[in-house]
Amino acid sequence: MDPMTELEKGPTGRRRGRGARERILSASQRLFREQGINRTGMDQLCAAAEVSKRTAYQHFPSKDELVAEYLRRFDPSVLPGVFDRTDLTPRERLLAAFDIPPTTPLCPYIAAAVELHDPRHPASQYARDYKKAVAARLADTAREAGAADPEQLGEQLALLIDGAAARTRVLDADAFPTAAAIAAVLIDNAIPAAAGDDRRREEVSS
Amino acid sequence: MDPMTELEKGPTGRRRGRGARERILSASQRLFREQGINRTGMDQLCAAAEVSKRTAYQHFPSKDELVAEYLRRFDPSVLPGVFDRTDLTPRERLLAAFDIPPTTPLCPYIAAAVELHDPRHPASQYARDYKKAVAARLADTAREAGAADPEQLGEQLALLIDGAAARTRVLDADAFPTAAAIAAVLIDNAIPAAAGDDRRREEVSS
DNA sequence: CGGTAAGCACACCAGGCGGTGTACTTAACA
DNA sequence: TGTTAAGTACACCGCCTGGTGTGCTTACCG
Repeated sequence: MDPMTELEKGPTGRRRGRGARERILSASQRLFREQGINRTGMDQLCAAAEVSKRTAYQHFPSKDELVAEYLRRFDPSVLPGVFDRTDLTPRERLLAAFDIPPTTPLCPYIAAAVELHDPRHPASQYARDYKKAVAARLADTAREAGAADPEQLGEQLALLIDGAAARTRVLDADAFPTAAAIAAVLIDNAIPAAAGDDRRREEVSS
Repeated sequence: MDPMTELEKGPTGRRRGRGARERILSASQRLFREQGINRTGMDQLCAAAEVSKRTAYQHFPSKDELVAEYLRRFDPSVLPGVFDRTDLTPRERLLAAFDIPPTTPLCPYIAAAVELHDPRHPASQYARDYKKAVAARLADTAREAGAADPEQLGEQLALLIDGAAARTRVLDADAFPTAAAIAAVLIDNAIPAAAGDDRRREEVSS
């Protein structure tokens, strides 16, 4: 469900205390998603993390930096459990990216980019990096699936995911099925030989 | 450029004063787009509108209601200058929806939905209405173009627009060309008997 | 054991926020 | 002209925000 809930110990690795940093970031993840970044005050966040405010500001120099770190932690696990599914063909893996449980509120990067509203915000850079990483992973998989122009297909599929996320948020109704339908069309159009059911099944042991 | 800058006089139509309401809404449009809703205070807004704060609160009971009105004003002119272009074929009109000048920051409805973060906010309803209206207009045009399933195509194209808007915002780079390329594929796939004067696709996407 | 760093409780700050009260001036129109 | 509503100027409010200062307790580990 939640990608990365508790990894990465402390800044240095010593860990003497009781792990306040983890609780802070964990609470950030929950509250920022539920309420948004701007609507979550540091007081509330510290209370939820069961951490004194002073401790929070000893771990993070400012809220902006905390937000940046909150976004940065997603990076290593780009769409976890989708690209690593070896039981699926590349084509199925591309489509699996659209099988998103309706509980997911909104891509936190889109939310952050809109809420922070400043492209130079430290967190905005991480948002761009993540978006590019997703597109790159999709492109890799597209290449694996034999797409004619994998980069283009990856970018297109990434756009579909973002569109579905945004539209789901505004309309308060799941838009991912629509996006998946478009994706299927694009994938079939981009893969020259095979269409419909993927017939080329190359066992790429990785 | 700006859809609807000055229409709709006053609440009742008497208009005795010097038109503070228009200035307030005009300033809202500019500031909310430039800075976002939450980051624009009423003090700043009133200063920009050259209106006393007291007057603002005599026209709008609260900031929330002002935001709602700010969004509501877009409604009558759904994507102006696109659907009314009689010089274009229906298919060209569908594609023209993706010819958006790069200055446009972000669909204000997506921004509002994210910033307000409450589906029950008075403005959120207008956002949903607008999104549905756009999809409906696209569906109409799709039907005109002879699409097999106009509603589906309309919804798909609307999703593409939202995806391009969101992605443009996050990546700080124009994503509409990519969306237009997808749109062309979808349109050609949806119109059964080879869409009239359509030629081979040659769009360049990043 | 004792040193050291992590964490805590709490009071406090300046500043911005949305919103109001009050007393005043101006413009429109009959 | 006088009435009336629209607009103004400005001080003010309580509240919440991000962020600190200070002094204390606790846990780890050599």
